[in-house]
Amino acid sequence: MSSENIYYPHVSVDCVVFGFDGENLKVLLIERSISENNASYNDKKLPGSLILENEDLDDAASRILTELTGLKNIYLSQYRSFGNPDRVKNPRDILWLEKTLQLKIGRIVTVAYVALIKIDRKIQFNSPIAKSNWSDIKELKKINLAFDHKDVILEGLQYIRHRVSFEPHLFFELLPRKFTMSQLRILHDVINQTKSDVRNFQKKVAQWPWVVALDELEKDVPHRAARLYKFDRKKT
Amino acid sequence: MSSENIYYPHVSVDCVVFGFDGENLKVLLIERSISENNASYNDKKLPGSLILENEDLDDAASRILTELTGLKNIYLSQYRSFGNPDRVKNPRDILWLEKTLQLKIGRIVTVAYVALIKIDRKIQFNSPIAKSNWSDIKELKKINLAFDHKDVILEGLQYIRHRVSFEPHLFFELLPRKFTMSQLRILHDVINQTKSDVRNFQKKVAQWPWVVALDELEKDVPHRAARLYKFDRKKT
DNA sequence: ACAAAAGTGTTTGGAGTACACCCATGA
DNA sequence: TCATGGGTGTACTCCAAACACTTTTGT
Repeated sequence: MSSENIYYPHVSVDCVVFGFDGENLKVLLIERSISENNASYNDKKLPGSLILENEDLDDAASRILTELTGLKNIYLSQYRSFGNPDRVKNPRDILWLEKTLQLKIGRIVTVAYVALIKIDRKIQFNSPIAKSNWSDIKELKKINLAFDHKDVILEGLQYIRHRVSFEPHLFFELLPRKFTMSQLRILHDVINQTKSDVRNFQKKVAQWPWVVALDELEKDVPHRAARLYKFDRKKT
Repeated sequence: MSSENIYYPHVSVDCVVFGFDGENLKVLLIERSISENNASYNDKKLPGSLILENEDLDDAASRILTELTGLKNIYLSQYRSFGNPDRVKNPRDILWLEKTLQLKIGRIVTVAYVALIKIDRKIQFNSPIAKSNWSDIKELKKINLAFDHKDVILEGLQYIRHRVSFEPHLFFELLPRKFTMSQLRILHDVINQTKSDVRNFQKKVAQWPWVVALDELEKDVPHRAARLYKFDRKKT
């Protein structure tokens, strides 16, 4: 196992981690600082890493998320690789890579994953690895992103939108363990960029056997409390 | 441009090329011979290649297909990367790689593409690069395939099945320029593993604006000649 | 009492499915 | 004239979409 922790410096994995705060879709991004000519820049990047010499791609994606957030068992799906030879051409990115990795870097092909996280899980935002935080996807155009990470995020967003349309149980990867029908509906509408009719939505969900009503209501809301539901994975 | 033709020996592209002969789905495979201990083995592999130092992934896929078949403008879609560290572990595969490439090879991550070809295009089956031919996908289990190429093909098949379900105009990448309704129906059924009702199928297709009836009939058939149709890409 | 969100049914149109017979052509 | 596939219509079911009022609860 001597090669276990040596990087394979040609292929990386990047993770587009989505979360849902009850109103909007969020992406987990890492703060990056670069000092250059006595000045210092701040921007953001996706959680990612070179793969290890002896590591499968899916394993690299899990490792990255565990190291960063402290969490395990995160939903992950590979959706695309990015290998434009110019994606690692910005001098600022090259400088940052070589400082961080202590390696001379040429080209890097990256394999992109989408991850879905229940936003109420206790994420360690200041991991030994990096400082991370949630950004609203509606703010994306205002954020400075490293490499081609803006494209990577936009494609990841398209991918997950497409994915939920035929695997609607993926919504539950983004919701708390117990949720109300309107949380589910708002999430559905945020992802599909629609505005569903409340009654029609209830009817649709009633046909999903994996959504189970609980004998329990919301608490501490300044209006009529909504019934809570849970997700039953066995019925998918 | 001095690095134009140098391989980047860490990442490859493989193409799963599908064709339709009127009855079955076919995959284009390359004949491979390996001599080992004075014996010689024959098996098959996917068209593929290491990417060049300065080449984008999509460009590598196009290059591979053009070099092999002599054709340009082939429908291509990236669907997945395979990076299991053990995918290049079979000694026969390693031997073949090192002989063919004259390079010491370690790990290779491959990016897989699906390609769709009109089977009546004039393919050069004996290119300078390799000898290729069509194999029926129903025969797959009987074929010896290099590396993890059997998995790559099976996933490509799943991918394209999924893809046509929401982009049915992809069928036309597999049909001749003029085709009959039953050719289209049989292709549809072969891909979806269904058996459509003729009348219902006609009704469905009638709703696709991109299928245009021609004032022309089939020729040289031993029964009533069917009407021909064409595909109008502008109406997709 | 009022503000805020929860909860609940009916109607209509379009799409998919099941199903059977006559037609045109070449051998 | 026969064998082979081509071409066509109707009835039923199911799903999606449009649409408005009453209920519960906290302030």
